[in-house]
Amino acid sequence: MRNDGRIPRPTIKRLSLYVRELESMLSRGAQTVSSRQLGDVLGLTDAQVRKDLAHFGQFGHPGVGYHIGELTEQLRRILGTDQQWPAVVVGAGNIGRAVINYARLPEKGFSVMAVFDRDPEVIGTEIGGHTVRPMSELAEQVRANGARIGMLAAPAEAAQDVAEAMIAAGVRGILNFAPVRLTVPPQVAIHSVDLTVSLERLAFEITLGIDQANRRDDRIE
Amino acid sequence: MRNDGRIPRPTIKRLSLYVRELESMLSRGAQTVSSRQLGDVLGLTDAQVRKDLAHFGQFGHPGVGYHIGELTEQLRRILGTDQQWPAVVVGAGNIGRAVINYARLPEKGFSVMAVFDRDPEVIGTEIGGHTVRPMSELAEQVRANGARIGMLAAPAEAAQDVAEAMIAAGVRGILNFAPVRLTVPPQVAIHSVDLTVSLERLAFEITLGIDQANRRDDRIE
DNA sequence: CGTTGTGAAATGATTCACAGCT
DNA sequence: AGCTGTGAATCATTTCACAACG
Repeated sequence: MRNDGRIPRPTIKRLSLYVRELESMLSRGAQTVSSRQLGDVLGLTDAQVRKDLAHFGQFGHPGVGYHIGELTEQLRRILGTDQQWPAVVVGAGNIGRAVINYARLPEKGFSVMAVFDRDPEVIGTEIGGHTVRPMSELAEQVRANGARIGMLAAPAEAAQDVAEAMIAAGVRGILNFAPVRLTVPPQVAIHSVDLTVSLERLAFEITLGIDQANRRDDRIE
Repeated sequence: MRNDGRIPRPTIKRLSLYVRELESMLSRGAQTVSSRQLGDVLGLTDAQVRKDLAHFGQFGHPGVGYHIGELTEQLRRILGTDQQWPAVVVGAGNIGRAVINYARLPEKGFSVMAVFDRDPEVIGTEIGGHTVRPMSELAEQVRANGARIGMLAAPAEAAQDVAEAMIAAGVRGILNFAPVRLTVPPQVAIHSVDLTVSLERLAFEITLGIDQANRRDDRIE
């Protein structure tokens, strides 16, 4: 990987979109793709696609384009999703259950190793093949499974405490579904999925008339 | 609203984060907040907070800061979430059920009016107070309820068809949970929530060591 | 005082445009 | 011919820095 320093944040955001699209092309039997073609379907310019990919190495073949299989493999290696990422889930409510049952996760490199909840009524029940455990077993399970990712599906009030427990247990990154801002040390990565934030942006863009709000690429994510 | 033309996209993205934080401050009894304080908790500079808000009017009081109640109200009006947004949900699987049962939605201005699924086994069952309807009733229900938003929780293979059905029925914006890129006309707003994309970004940032990947503001969303 | 609102400067990202490879 | 990789130019966003205000 020729990583000459700074990778622009927007490039990082697009990386998994490339992989998703390439996989879809691959499954449709395509062999090669040009930066132009890939850009067209993702709403990006060809130059942008080339710049993005060039941050990580020289994967293209002048006159030909990119070999899809090869590029996908490289990008997966760069993203780290060629390895398996064991994860724990805290919160066995609606969102937690949806996440646990999300079948596509393992094939993308993420595997739920254990599920936790605070509620004694829920502890001991089965969800998607996992017995829900009490929070007291979190640290032990994170260690035993080498989990680096925690998915936080607890209610907003508990979210900060859960985050701290996850971090203390050794989790390195948190996918946060609770609609609150978490305060975490800088070595811990955080991404939040907040349904109401997404809906509010959508509502605003509908109000705006979209025309100006829509630059093609962030309609995608 | 003094909307002198172009509102930068990053500003739009931050708008609902401001509202969320202001509401939390309000509920803790605070009266006023300075751009500095608000920026600190959100990981933004004070100048950025002021620039963002200044796009929409002059809400601040020099020497004092912003009156939280007043500012929240203004921002909600700007986002359009002072009104109610009727919505329909297509797909009564794990994600659909989680969305439908998400209690906080109505208080944020979004109300699920009807739920649809393709599967005859599921049609007719009750979820969160809604009887699941067949897709054939989509257009009629969208019209009857004045739904402008559609939440798309169908499987990937069906997503493009569902999106087209929603749009034909009159939906103006789609919140897409399916892990595919949707092709829609430019008047339709789209936001996607893709679990695997979020996890891949998280994995990449953990691999990177975060240090460089983390600029404070997008840890939040 | 402390804090806003805002031009001007600095930084960051995208697009242009083309040399060079196949 | 077709396409990549990349410096240079453009465009967008953020930060600086300060006058004006309560």
